[in-house]
Amino acid sequence: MHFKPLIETIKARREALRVTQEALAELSGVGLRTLKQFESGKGNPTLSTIQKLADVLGLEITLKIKNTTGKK
Amino acid sequence: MHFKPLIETIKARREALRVTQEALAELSGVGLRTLKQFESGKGNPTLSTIQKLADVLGLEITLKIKNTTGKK
DNA sequence: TAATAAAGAGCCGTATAATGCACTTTAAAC
DNA sequence: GTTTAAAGTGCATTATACGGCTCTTTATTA
Repeated sequence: MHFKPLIETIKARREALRVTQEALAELSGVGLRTLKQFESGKGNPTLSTIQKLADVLGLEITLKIKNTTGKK
Repeated sequence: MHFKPLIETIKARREALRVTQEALAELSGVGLRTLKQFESGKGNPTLSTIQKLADVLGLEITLKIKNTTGKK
């Protein structure tokens, strides 16, 4: 299972803020190795990992009702 | 770390659809034990677990920019 | 009260996420 | 080309999520 949209949102946000993986890892308390894996699309992170990253990046995780009208 | 909003969204959505934990577990491919733990606020689910549940419930995981204006 | 259904919890083996460390690759600056 | 910073990867260890099984708790309904 892969999570491209999520990953790309995080990565794009980090880059927009001009933060390195190393800095984000430190700020968020997530291990650098874990962040690297996540951003390179490997693995299956836990919610707390995502949450920590999102927090520092000023993002929040939400669940919205999927629009099924005319979905593929 | 706890994830009340996420949990409650999932739970509320499941109940709105009148699906039991058992049925949702089957439909989503998530173990019943895992779902029970998640809904009762224990543990730290992986992204794939959340994704599977969200899929079946017609929800999608998104990251939105937090509104910091006048935040607590 | 008894029966039933749904949810919660303990035990526990297996799979894998999280992490550190060292090394490699990429890309930009000079 | 060389230097340097950032990103990606292999390996190994530890922590923990996943999931089945069983039992308990909590409604609900007859």
